[in-house]
Amino acid sequence: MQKNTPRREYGLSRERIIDEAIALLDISGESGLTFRSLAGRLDTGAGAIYWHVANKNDLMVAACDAVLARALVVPVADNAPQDAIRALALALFDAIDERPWLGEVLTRMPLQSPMLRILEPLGQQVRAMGVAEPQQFAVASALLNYILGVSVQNAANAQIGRQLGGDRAVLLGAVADAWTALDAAAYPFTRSIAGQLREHDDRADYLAGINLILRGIAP
Amino acid sequence: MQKNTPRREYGLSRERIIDEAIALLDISGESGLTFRSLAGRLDTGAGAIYWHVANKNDLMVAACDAVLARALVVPVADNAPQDAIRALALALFDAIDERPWLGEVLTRMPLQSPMLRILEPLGQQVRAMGVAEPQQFAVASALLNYILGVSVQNAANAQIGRQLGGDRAVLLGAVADAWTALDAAAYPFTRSIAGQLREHDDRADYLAGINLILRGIAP
DNA sequence: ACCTGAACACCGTTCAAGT
DNA sequence: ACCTGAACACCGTTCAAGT
Repeated sequence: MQKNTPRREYGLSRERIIDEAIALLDISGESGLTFRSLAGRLDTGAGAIYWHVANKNDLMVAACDAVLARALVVPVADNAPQDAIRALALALFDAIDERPWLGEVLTRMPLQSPMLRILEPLGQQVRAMGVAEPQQFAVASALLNYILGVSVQNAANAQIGRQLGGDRAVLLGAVADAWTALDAAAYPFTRSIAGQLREHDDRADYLAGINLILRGIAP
Repeated sequence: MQKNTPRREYGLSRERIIDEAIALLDISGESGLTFRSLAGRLDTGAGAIYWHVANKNDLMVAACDAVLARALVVPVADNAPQDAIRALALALFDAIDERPWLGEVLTRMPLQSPMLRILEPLGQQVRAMGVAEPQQFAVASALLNYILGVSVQNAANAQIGRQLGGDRAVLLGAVADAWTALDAAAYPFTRSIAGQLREHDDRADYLAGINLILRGIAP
């Protein structure tokens, strides 16, 4: 007969907290993750979480890190470095497409652990491309910055898409209509590409940008 | 003898609200702008602000828009389009360097008014470079995404820099030290460029990235 | 038409008290 | 060592009531 029957099937742990946090983020985005809602899912009090996690920022970083660790297991193989970079970039694109909160949070993060999960493999391939040592940092961070920029934009669009009811085509259509209604003298370019916006493919344009940079590195 | 002496020298107006909001953001960042602190500066009640502004998001968008309108008055002249793009990109870099909250907020913004202040002139120059019509959207947004990515990263660094006491060299040194302490097997690249991080010039690397993309557009 | 300020429904975080 | 849950010091937003 046990004396110390645990109150729950599994005791509270950092891992369980992070997993439930990710689940909550997936369900209702960043605003849906609160210590109260999280405590509810974990069947405990809000304060208990602080025993395993320093604060909300710590929790967000850990959640990003856990998700990225799983998402970025790309078979690097021994293809051309350019192909490896493309594969890596697309893996991140898809991960953020699936979890918009990831894009939103990544951008607020400094060059800490989760960011290094992207920078490191990117840099290894930049080196493999034969970029000279002194330029390796600038080139790798140019790639990282482009990737982050798209992530952000993607996450923001997904956010609005959700507010508008979810249909991506409806969202793009609405933006394109707004662009068409702009003042012709002040916004000639934006007006002229409203049509391209309506038909464009996020993922393809993203890859086109990557290729632009790759061509700039090794013309 | 006036019957309606205004209670304040200037009545509340959208412009005055936005100006004070910007002042508050400059002083203490995004977390420093609250309806209560803003009402205090405007010598009114928190609820009064809602007569002129829909909500906090509306206020943030308006603040970004006002700041960008002033910051992006770049003499486009009739130089080479590449030069105009570089000038524009640097103007934005400096604006965000001066006001880190701008970078933070811009990233959450969809393709609305403030973003178009950047996309439009960028696109005009892309067109001037002779990029074919069907690719103009992809090319212009590649530039925009890169610029946003850097902004974000810059804003995040500034944020941490402020927490650490302000000295940029100290911050970079701390990050570089952390990189050097990483596991050699898992992070060979990051370790090897820790030195470059310590000495690098944000603005120069940013420009290097722009040049990479420009070279990719027109080799 | 515009402003007031109390009230509402939340937050993250802390901490004495329990087991 | 770990958990509880009330309490603290905030938020954005609303709204009856005033002028």
